[in-house]
Amino acid sequence: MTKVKEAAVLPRNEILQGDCIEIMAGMPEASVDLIFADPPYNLQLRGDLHRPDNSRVDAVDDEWDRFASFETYDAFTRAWLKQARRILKPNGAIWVIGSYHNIFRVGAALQDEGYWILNDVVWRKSNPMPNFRGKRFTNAHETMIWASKSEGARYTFNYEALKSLNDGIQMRSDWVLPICNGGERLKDANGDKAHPTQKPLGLLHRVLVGATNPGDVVLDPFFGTGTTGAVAKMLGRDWIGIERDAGYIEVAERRMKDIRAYDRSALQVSQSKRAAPRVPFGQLVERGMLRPGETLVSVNGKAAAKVRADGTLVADGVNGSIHQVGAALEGAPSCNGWTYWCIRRDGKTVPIDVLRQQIRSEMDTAG
Amino acid sequence: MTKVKEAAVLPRNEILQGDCIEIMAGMPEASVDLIFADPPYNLQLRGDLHRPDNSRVDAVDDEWDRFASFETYDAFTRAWLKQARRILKPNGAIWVIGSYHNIFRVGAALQDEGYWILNDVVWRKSNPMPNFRGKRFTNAHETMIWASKSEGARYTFNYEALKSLNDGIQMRSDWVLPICNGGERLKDANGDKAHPTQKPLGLLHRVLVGATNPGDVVLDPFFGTGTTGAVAKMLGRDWIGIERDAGYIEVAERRMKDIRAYDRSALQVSQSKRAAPRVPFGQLVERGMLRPGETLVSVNGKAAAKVRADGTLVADGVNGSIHQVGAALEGAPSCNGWTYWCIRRDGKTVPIDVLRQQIRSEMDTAG
DNA sequence: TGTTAAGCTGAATCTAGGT
DNA sequence: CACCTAGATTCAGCTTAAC
Repeated sequence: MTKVKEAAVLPRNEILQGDCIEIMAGMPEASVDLIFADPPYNLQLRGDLHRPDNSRVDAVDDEWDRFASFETYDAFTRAWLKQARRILKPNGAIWVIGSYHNIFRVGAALQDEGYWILNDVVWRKSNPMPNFRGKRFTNAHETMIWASKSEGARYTFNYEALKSLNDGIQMRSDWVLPICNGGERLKDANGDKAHPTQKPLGLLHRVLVGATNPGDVVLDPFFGTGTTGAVAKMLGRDWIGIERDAGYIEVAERRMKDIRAYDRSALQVSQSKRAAPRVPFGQLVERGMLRPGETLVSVNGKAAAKVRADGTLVADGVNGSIHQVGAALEGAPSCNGWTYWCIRRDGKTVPIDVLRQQIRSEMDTAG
Repeated sequence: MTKVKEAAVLPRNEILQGDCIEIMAGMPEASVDLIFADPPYNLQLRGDLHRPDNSRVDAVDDEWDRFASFETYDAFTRAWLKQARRILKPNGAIWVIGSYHNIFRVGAALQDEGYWILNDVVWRKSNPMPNFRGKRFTNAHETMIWASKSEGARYTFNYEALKSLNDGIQMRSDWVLPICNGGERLKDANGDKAHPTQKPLGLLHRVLVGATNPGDVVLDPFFGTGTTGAVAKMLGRDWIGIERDAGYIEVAERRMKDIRAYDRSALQVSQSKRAAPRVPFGQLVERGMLRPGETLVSVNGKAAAKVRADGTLVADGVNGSIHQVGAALEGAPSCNGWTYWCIRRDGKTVPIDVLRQQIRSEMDTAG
């Protein structure tokens, strides 16, 4: 057991090397405004995974992500959450990010340790890695838990700032952001990624704008290559990083030196304007706008097809998407099924595109 | 403790009134294909909530949603999950839906009871209720956990059907669907909503199309007003509902009577190649579709191999199956020889897979 | 220099069936 | 159970090469 300094002065704007449980134990209690934590996920990966083109997936197989059992992982989780809670100010809060491998254990531990969950926030990745074997759903999101130190605490929530970030509409619990790649992704001397799980700046930007004020102290107990520190510094917050790995610290130190507060251009992240959202034909079936077994008629009245439960059509032995079946029946190279296929409604024949428009207008009002 | 009948016959297509833990305890083990559960969320709401216009929000404040503590809720959760797991077939699976109030406890319990989590799936609501006080994020999603009975189980996943539902792109772990309202929302005699947390049909449609096959047995231990049963019946699955509340059962019974199954042909979903009958490469030689001594060319044009009478290939001193030789020549860990090796036909280079297709279509027409 | 095509990669608990 | 082999399987975005 390492001897721990008692009630030392809180360090600021530096990276501390070592185990986060021990280092937090040496910090004064009730001194930190926000903790953002990206702990090991305990992925429990087995063998290799290859893409259909036979290239190998560069998996997270680092030593720091390996735990002997759920019990071991739980003990670790509860230990660092306990110290984190001790050093939080009474009105402080915590964010923890994870995947289904670990997030349920983290969430239960948060509740058991006395934190009060305010929201779970879903990071919906716009460009996740697909499921190569077709055995599960694309793992397209990660989950963040936002919790105050205790029930009734007066946590920071910059409602208006977040609303502005979201084009004037109240920010929701699901955030669409791309994964960290391109120029933002830190590389080592060999040109390989410096850290296997670097988080995007945009994610931290939204967290810190929403949950802290300038001058607040932000602590990241699993600092890695320092995304939390980078955004905190840009936004004029004080930051503290704790990290075990000397290699990551070296990259992070270099990174932090180059960060300037309020560097506008660095804050520009993925403000892509929304194109008309894609609506799969299958949604019309799922939502009951079309029944499986129902018949669609072609716009020229010459062809008919039957809807199946999986959102495909069947006609004259042809089965496939609305576009494929339309093209096949017309002997055409392609066909826009949305305008080709029609239903009877109010005595009129209307293209199924009107149903798609209905869904799109619902999505618009939802933000 | 209620006396429980042992290894009774599994009831089908009916609603059983009572406590789901006791009733499941009376069911034969390994008899159910899929469980969909929407357990109490343990919302812990304090006091009334009012909208900005001072109208009162009709919150979930029913007795069944109240638990004294996390310990009580955990005990309840583990008890019903244990029974649920017992009655699941070895290759069965479970879906549980919840919010941040309870889903972390449910997820940890699932893992502790021996279930194997396959995905967490986020239901992203297109029209959620806003956060009226502006103190948190709009609670715009709920989380579902999909888990098999145990690690390594061969669970059902209709990959191609779900891909069809999503316009030909692999289905992701985030699903955008509207909440249940309008004509779909069941009303009681007073015109009020019959159940506070009725789930949309579209959600269950996607779950059941993806995770069951026609004829499977689907159990919902918290049946409520029967959305799971309704979709199961429409999709030609058998269903079992368990519900404590007589009022909900009455609504559900009435609802189930009016449900009609879609016709058979509409229930056919796109099959994956995995389900197609296996055709040994040797059959192509036996049937004279390929001659011993004939040369095959690789799809990239870089390699060639000669067919032998026993259905193996030879190239550059390598001899073996179409897959083994392909993998060896490419230096790859594996190779699908059916799509890798090609023949010349009508002046074009086509993969030998088309020959396999010919055999398979003959098998189809032969019955 | 501009445009197009090909290549690479990302927190992944990623097979099925026979002997 | 272990072991072996057939053979099924990917989306978006950025980078680099080719034209």
